[in-house]
Amino acid sequence: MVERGGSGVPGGRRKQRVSMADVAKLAGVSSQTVSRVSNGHAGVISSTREQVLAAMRELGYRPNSAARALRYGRFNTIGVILFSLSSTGNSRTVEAIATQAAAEGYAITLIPIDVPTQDNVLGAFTRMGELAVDAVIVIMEIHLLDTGTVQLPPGVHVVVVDSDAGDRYSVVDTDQADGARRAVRHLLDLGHRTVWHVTGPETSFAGQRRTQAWRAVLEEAGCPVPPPLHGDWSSESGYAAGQELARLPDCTAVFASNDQMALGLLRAFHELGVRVPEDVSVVGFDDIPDAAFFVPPLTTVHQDFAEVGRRCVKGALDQIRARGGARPGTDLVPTSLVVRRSTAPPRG
Amino acid sequence: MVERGGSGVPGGRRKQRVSMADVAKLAGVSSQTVSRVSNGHAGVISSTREQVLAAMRELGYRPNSAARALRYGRFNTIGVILFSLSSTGNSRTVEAIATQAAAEGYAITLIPIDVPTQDNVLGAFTRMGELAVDAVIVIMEIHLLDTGTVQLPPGVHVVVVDSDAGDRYSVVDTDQADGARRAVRHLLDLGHRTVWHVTGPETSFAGQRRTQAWRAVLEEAGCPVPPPLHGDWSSESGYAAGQELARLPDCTAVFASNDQMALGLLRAFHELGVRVPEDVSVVGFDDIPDAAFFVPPLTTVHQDFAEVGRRCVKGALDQIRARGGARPGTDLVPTSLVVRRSTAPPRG
DNA sequence: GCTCCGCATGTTTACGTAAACATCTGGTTC
DNA sequence: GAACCAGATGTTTACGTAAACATGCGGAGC
Repeated sequence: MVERGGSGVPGGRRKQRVSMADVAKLAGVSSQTVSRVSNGHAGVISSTREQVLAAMRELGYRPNSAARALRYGRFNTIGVILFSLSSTGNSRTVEAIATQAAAEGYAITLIPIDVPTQDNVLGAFTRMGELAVDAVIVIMEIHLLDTGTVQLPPGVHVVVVDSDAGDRYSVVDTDQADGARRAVRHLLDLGHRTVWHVTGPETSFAGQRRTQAWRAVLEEAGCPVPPPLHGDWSSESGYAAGQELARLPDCTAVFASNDQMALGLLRAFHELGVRVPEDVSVVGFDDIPDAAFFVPPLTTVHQDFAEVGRRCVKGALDQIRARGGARPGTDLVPTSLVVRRSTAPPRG
Repeated sequence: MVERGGSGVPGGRRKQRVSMADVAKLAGVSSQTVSRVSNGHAGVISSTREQVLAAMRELGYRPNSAARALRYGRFNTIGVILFSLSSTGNSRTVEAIATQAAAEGYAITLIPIDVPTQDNVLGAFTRMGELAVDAVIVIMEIHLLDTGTVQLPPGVHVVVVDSDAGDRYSVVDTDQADGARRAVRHLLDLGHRTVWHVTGPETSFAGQRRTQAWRAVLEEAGCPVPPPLHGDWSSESGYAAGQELARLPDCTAVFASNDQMALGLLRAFHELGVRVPEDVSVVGFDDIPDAAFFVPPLTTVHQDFAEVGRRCVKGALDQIRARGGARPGTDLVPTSLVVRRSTAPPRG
């Protein structure tokens, strides 16, 4: 373990990290040759290449990505700004984004915003501008972008998920209205006279869209539009809504704006002796993996989060490659209805 | 829109990005002064500062983080390697990591591995070495690190979650054994003669630990140890296990290795007319948000994912700051038992 | 045998930032 | 009033990489 002077190889603390120059010295070549080997360029004779590779191994050389990024002007990284990973939708979208990005040779940097105050959002956007990121995907449950009060820094490539800002940014989203229409129509087709509704939080763009579509379908069909019950995505709020709905004898069908609230509904109905689907039919939204194992298995609207993630990355890469500014426009991913056992024709 | 020669400000495509030199030129100062302003250093007279700030605004200057990282030798970024975000535990841990890291001025880079083959894992680790990352947190459900077949590159600061590699790496984890003990003891304390068990996948370190602890508690208490039923974390596998268990008249208590499998159990029992908790008590593990809204609300072991995330970041930052190698050791986060309505004393 | 060509390798330079050092100004002290 | 000092600003340099250009060597063609 004794180390004697000279240019001694690591072990000691001569240097924090091995650079090309170190490898070059050990291999007895120039650092440019090391660069060529490192990048797999042609034009290096095999004996030299072997020597360099051996030196790399011995020193444990790994390229410095900061220097590379500085050189190339690109980081091969996409930033993802979001409020929360705890919702199923967000985490699955992020996962799909990460997977797709990895396939394209890009990494993902997460920029979480714990409390969505305007200051925090602005702060995150500012920091983001300084981050090692070639483009940004914004997953915004809350429509701050839409109002124009929050602006993304110019010159940053941006794709927005779940927002109304299609006129100014490139937007990718599940086709919320389409999904809600499928849910409501399914219930009407079964013969229900109308469909009650548990909303998502008012701040949610997706929730608003679903509620709008619910109302539109009922109006189109000439059905009465019952007052919506307000939820906040949580099972708990669904449970509360269920306790109210259980008291209404003419409520035979409910469309919950997500599966978790539907779960709350199911529990409230179960506790109060309201049978699903015999007395009341329930439809959710999202198709979370557990939905098939609720009691009873939940009929719900399937969202293709993976596809949303893929299109986000594609949009971001298109912008990076085209080097153009953001090309506004909205890219909607279709949904499908998964019919399970929580829906049936009304009695009588 | 006509642009005439000279150093014309953006709009055209003279330059991809604004640098300090551009700002310096416009403000009529040296780039070093711009640097001082940018970093909030003292020793810049306020009139000069104003001039520089104005120039920054006009040009939309944003510091180049690659250059900064190259200069400082740090990226202010922590990498997170994981297999999947879809499990509640992982996504909540990641969220906690991201939040804590943000509070410390660090960003998070996700490195997903879709299929956990050894090649892919090795590839990810190799790529990681080249990534713009100061430390890495590995969230490994599968114990590849433990076997020694997969090695992390030396010289990288690493914190491992959910693994047995405490002798070689710095490990942070929920105290799985402690949680499982609480669950089983709770059931025994209620008067059950023994406790059946639905395991997680064999590849999961956490699952193994829970199963070991389950067996140990039964043996300590002198209870018979029924054969465990094998699950894979999914509601579906829990459902299958439930169908078997429902046929066993002497099964009065079940400990499922996670909440989703417990959900499957509940559904199977419900369908087959086995009442919970009157006929059979069920305990889960994780305390996912929905657990309180299962039918009946699930007694389960609460994991403090947020604390795990915090300790991971702390461990990573300690290593970065100390510049020492990985300091092996295991940091266990305690659990707590949340008693709800799925458990009760046995009948008779 | 000399020139020319092509290939392997070396040298120079720029990417954007910021520490370290250098300079310049105006005011203060004896 | 000369020397000095402090504070504001400018200049040089290095971080690690890789493109662009330069060199040098051996073989083919005449």
